[in-house]
Amino acid sequence: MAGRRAPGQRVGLTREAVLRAAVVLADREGLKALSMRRLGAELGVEAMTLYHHVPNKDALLDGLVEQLVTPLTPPDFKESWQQGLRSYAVDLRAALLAHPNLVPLIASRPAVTGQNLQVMETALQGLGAAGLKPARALDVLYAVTGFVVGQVVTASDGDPVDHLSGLDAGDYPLLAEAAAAGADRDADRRFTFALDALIKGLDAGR
Amino acid sequence: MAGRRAPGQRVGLTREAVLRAAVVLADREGLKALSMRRLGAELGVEAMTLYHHVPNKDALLDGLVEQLVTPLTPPDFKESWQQGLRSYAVDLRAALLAHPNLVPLIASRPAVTGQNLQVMETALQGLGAAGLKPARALDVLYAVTGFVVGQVVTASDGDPVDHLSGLDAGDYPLLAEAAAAGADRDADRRFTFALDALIKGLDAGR
DNA sequence: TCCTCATTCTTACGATGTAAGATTAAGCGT
DNA sequence: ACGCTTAATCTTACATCGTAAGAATGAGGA
Repeated sequence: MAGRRAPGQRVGLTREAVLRAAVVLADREGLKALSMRRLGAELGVEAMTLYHHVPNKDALLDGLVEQLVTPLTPPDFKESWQQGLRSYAVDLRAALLAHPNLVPLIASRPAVTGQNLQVMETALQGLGAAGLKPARALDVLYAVTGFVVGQVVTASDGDPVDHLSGLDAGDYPLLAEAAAAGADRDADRRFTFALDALIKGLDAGR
Repeated sequence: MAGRRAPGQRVGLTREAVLRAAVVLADREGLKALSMRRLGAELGVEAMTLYHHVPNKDALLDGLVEQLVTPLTPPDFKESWQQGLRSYAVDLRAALLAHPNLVPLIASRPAVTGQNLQVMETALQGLGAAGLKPARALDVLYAVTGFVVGQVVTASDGDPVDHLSGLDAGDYPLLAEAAAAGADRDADRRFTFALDALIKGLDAGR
């Protein structure tokens, strides 16, 4: 990763490059492995060099959640606002699941990037066109966003059913039975089930 | 916090006492302030002493999420399963919001305590009595749990509307308008709105 | 009384985030 | 071609972190 260079030779670092390398490192070895020195080494550079592209480690982590949501693209509300919301939710979930090790970060840092605001703006536009008042449209959008984050966060520390599969059927009979009966339901199916319910409910509540 | 004692005098520490002190410290000064030395000092004890009651810091953090959900009490499904689910969700949210600084922890650690399993078992019982098949009941329960976690996580890094209030109405007109129009909606109202929608949707999809 | 053993403290090590400042080379105006 | 400025990089240093290893202390049972 670190081709040796003559001392004083520059490496052409960028905030973007640093963030990308951080994502790769965190994807590969987890958040605990993401130290400034380690990241520097990955880029063939001393730790302190990174501070020219990122003010401190917290800002680096902020940048990671930025990277996490950057691939998001404004949802399409042409068909119906339900379909629009649904694809927004599915896309968001896919973006988060693409980097499971980064997911815990969104629990402590807001993701307000230009990218993200643009996505929200488009969604509001779609919801507005469908007749929802602005404040209500924002409520709906927050509901879905929080929902997706929650599903991903609670499901990505290993499928929760895994934690249940080993427990005593004597102590928790229904839990054990439900876990056994639902073993075929994978995370995707479970998510879709809940998402469809939420959207249906939002629909009914007009 | 640390009354001086003669050397060799014991302090009567317990895993419980350590965890409680950790919760207090994290509540007061945040997770970054929660170091083993700092926590020891808070208890009038050296850092290494804590390792007799907790195997390592990760286990301490696991214990914190345990403390977070410990006050939860099995929900009452007598009236209807919708009411039962609703009170489960409201209680869970309240438990999480009671210690906002600890909330990020649940994003990286599962909360499978006896307490929690008992709550889930009771909930499954209530849902089962209402006619839901076990696997479906578990889906419903996960849907609500994940939903609550998501709402709390995305809302507790400051009300998201706060992040929006400062942005340029020229760049994101709908976002700005919605934020302004919905300024009165507080977090509670927003949560209840989304929760009711979800439950209604789960009902319809039964 | 003596022994055992859980509790507590001491010391030590490697790793971390980052402040301060030295060093280098790239890009510019002349 | 030359020197100046300035951004990129490295060096050194420090306080703090988690925790391994083991010594010291006192309580309780034999």
